[in-house]
Amino acid sequence: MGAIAAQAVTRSVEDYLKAIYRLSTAGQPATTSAIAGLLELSPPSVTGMVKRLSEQGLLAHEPYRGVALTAAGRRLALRTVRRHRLVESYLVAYLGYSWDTVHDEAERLEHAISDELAERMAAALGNPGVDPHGDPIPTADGDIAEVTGVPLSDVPEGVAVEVRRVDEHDAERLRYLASLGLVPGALVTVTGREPFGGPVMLRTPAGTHALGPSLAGDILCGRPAE
Amino acid sequence: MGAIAAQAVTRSVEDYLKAIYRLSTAGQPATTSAIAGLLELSPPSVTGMVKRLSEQGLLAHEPYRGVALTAAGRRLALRTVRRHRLVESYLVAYLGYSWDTVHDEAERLEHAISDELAERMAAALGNPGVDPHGDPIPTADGDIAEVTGVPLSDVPEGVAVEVRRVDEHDAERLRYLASLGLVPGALVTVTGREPFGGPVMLRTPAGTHALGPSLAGDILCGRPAE
DNA sequence: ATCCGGATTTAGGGTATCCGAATTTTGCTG
DNA sequence: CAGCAAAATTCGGATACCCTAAATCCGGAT
Ligand SMILES: [Mn+2]
Ligand SMILES: [Mn+2]
Ligand SMILES: [Mn+2]
Ligand SMILES: [Mn+2]
Repeated sequence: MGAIAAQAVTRSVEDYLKAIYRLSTAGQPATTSAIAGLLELSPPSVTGMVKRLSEQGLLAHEPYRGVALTAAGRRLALRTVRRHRLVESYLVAYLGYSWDTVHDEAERLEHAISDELAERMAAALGNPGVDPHGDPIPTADGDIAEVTGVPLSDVPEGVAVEVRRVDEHDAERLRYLASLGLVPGALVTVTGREPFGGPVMLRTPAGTHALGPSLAGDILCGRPAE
Repeated sequence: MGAIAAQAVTRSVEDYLKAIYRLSTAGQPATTSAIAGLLELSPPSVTGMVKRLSEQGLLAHEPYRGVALTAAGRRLALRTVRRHRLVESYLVAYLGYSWDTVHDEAERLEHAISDELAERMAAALGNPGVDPHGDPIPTADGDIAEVTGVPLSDVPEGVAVEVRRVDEHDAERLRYLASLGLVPGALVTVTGREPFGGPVMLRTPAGTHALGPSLAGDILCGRPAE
């Protein structure tokens, strides 16, 4: 109550809310500089927008400390996340996109599609639970599944695990990972590790490979389904 | 040459160019107030934008007279028109939209899709020549077919003609026309006319109907294909 | 307790887009 | 050709975002 006008939620606003959601979900504090880093904006721009969004009741801002989404902010963030992941899924399923090229397209379309279109795409896809990168798709009601698992960098040797989610947006890295067979659903076994920041040795359906530790940290694995 | 920065063509700019293209194509002068009317903006806003677009070389502006697209402006306008009509066609063909509901969605998506996505949609559709309303879809090179034909309001009595294009965006009117069977490709015969602004009497596959003269003017007809 | 460096915010500006009110121009019209 | 009304433009102002430079704050280290 109180809040009269839902007014225009602009593209900028949606991207800010999504970035803050992402940071919070990753367990990181949503600081001014973290948000600025994600959105590639200057810190003063973020301070200004944060102030506006707080006044609109979408954020709780503790000056000099950081921000958190309010319930209303979280709802809007999840709406945008849902659209983003549905668009990615649709483009891969029906329009010949691959997982390394969908992100930029979705980054724009997430702000342009109507609820109607989002739900039609979801229906065409059979209401998928995850997107091409293994990220869970929030429901239209704003529920979202937890992502659980262990980073490939921490998976014990000799255990066959399944790739659950690849937390990476860079197209080149995604193509590289796909070339190693490291895509959601694939089975992987860590066969060894080199010390001092060395690579993870692993076996996938695509063969045996050595993977740098930072990329390995972006790959979340879990027990193979059934 | 000369023009260095193509810079960001914003949504507003694309909509202005499209409106001016529409007026010019319809043979109407692209005056300040006509543009303002189409875009639902105030005349001073249009004057300001027209000035900016002229400086960018997209329009030729004769103060107090009107504007015309330059070659560059026309190219951008046709690009947006292509996207609009491809989006409409795609949504109808693949996502269960009907011709009365696609316009608003396309009005936003036309600004958000990449060239890549536009061409993938075109390919999925088999590179269609017209959209669901019978409007010709410009090619990626910026060629566009002429629309020829006679308004249903001027079709002589007793001649079977084919509906070519329905120049109408209002959802209710489009649903009404569809209910009378007046959609692109349908065969129609004018069976009579009432004078003094009275209706056109006509026969379609959906039966016999009386149609108001203003709607009849929005329906372009031609000789049935072979 | 004080200092310092990094993070954050404030100050001051800039662009794009829109508006209403006031003014100017134009194309009649008598 | 003076007078007028409609159309177009100019003027002044607002909002949303974004930036750089200059304070200011904060938490840890002396
Ligand atoms: Mn985005
Ligand atoms: Mn994704
Ligand atoms: Mn538009
Ligand atoms: Mn159309």
